[in-house]
Amino acid sequence: MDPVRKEPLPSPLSSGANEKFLKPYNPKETEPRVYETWEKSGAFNPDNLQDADKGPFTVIMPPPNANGSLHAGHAVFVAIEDLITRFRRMQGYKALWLPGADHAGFETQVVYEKKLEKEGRSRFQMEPEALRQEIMDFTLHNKSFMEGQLRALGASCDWSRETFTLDPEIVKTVYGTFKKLHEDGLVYRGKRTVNWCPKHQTSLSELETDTVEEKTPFYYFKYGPFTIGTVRPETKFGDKYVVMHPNDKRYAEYKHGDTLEVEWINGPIVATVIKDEAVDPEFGTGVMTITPWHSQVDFEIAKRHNLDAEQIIDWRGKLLPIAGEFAGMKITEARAKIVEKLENKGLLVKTDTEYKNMVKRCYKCSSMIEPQIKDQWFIKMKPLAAPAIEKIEKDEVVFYPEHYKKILLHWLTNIEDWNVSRQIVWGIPIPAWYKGDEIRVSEEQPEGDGWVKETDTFDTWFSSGQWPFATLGYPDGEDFKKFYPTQVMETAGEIIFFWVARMIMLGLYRTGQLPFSTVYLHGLVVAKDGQKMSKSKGNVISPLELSDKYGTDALRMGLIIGNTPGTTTALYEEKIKAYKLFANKLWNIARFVFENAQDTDSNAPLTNADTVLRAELHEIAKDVTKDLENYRFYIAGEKLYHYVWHRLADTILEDSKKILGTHKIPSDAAPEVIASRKTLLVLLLEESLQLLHPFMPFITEEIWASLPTKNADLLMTAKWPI
RNA sequence: GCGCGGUUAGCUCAGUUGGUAGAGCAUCUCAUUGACGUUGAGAGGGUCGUAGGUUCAAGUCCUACACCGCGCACCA
Repeated sequence: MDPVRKEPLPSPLSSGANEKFLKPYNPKETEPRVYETWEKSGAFNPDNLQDADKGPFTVIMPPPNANGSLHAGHAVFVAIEDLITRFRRMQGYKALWLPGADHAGFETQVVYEKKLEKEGRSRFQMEPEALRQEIMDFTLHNKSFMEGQLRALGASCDWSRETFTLDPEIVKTVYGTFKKLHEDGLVYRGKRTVNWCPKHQTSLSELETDTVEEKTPFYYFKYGPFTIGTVRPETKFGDKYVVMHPNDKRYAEYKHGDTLEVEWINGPIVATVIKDEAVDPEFGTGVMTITPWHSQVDFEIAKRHNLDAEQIIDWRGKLLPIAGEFAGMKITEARAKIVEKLENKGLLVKTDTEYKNMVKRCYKCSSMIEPQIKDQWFIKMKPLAAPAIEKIEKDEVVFYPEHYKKILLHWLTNIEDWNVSRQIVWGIPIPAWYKGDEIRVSEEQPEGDGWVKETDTFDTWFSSGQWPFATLGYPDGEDFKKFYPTQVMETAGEIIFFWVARMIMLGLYRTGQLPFSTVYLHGLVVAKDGQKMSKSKGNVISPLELSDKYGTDALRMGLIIGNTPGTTTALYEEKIKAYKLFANKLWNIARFVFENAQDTDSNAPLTNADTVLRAELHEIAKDVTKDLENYRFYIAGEKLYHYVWHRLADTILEDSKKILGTHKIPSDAAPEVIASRKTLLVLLLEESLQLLHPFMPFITEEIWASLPTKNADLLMTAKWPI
């Protein structure tokens, strides 16, 4: 009834160091204090782990984007990677968990543009250097904020090695890789069809576009003697090539290269017949006109036959003067008017309103992607993918869950060249210079006058893809020699192509070695109803709020248990609340043990019965160790939860009351039985704390500090029981 | 179209190599102020998506289908 206990119960603990156990566990008070103790101990840095005799164990943290608060996905990776790190550290490895922060080029620029928009400003009215500086300030501010949040989540990473993706050493490594790629002929600059976002004014990689099925009217127009089909009448102004399959008998009378005058949108034009196998005779009428500037397929056809390409739509998505009376109109607005005009001219044959096609949209703003021809820097991917495919096929890098191997191999096998140019200021500048037709790849301005510097920056994943070796100081750094290749890459399944694939390829290319031997991919964190968390749906759960409310240990336990690799996992308050009760349980187990066994003689021999109980936990410890080594965290956590609550507390502690006696029931056990039981209780608590530490680091460390006998000052660096 | 994952208790999910279904939360009953800002003992609740097959034995392996989610690729 009364939530506040007025007077503490009389207890042997009411004086002395363990008075804290009279009150419920208070994560808010405990966590910052414990974290500070850890950090001051220096044990986050593997160089200080003197007793570690098992060699290095390296985990490189996926650097969070320094453009906002940590979200649920970050909390998952902290829970898992910190668990791995703490487990390996206790096992005696020189455990290194290397933290970082990502400038997150396009992502951050988008976030910042939204901020500018709210302030009534626009990046297009700003000097690039000023904009860059503003975003830098913004990012660095967020970076330190984010570091505080990682600490709050208990991350035992080595802050002395923290790296930012724009650190000079990283940029140097990135330039080194680009230069090598260039020298090896794997980089080219060329006019290609790019995915242009008219809102963000930059090109995007294939991975940065979403392809969605949409119902778009499919129009049939008279084009001279032909009927052509199109979903994009607004691109058709310059269409002067009419293309059909060479074997299509219906059009056998028209020869490749024939010209004919046709009446078109803004008057008559001269059309040229092109025969190309890219045309599917079964589709539509089997005849189409092409717009090479605004379609990849059309561009390929144009290239094969050496045809002209003309820009129809400008970089902002408006029609150019070639559109005549429609010039300056947005394409969405122009489309209906053009169809109307063609209809009035009697050129509209029919409209299929049920037609569905795949439309590419910007993954950030959902704007319609406008294919445009642009000079961009590309990396040839086939030669980089081949060695990666070989290593993956040989299982030299293994995946949890396994099926990602197949998914990744499929993607690598069908890989396309990678456009690494971005028309944004926030990123690592591409080190290139131009003078007329001359191109130089170099950080410094080449000798002589008239060189113009490239203004594009790299796709952020080009630098992130080099993260494992760049952060370790490739090629000469001590850390690189000691900690590379790393052991585990743990990250979100979502970014397997964006990041994991590129780390494997670039790591192999630059260092000749796989950057890691194990990839563990966690799934998306969703709301309880399975919906993706999003601001617009209002169902976003902040991990830091949950941590604040229920304690970080409860949050972490809730993120580990029931979370199998690769599958989406639901995060909701009740779940975390349940693990807060578990923390409470553990706290009270400690209180019971301290009240009753504080005066334990650690040399007291165990009775047979107690030896069996000790062996039982040891068996569980073996089992849990095996689970952790095999990345079955979810099941290891559950086993420990079950043991501690339902075995240790419900059975062993309850039985101990009869042996030790309570204020109600006097003990009738022999003194050696009592002594044995006291020793046992401390031993079981001690081992439980060790096993639980990687899952619930704060509360276990806090209880450990009060253990009457223990094998190390800090639980964090105590020996793993197996 | 091709591929991947999922479908198990009211909800969220486990279920390692095939051996008579599990956890947490929720519900119900009883007990308890105790180590417990509560907890304990217990109960109810599932024909493991559907239909076949392999096997002495299938939630688990095979085939097909359905539904949900995702990825990849498309042609105007």
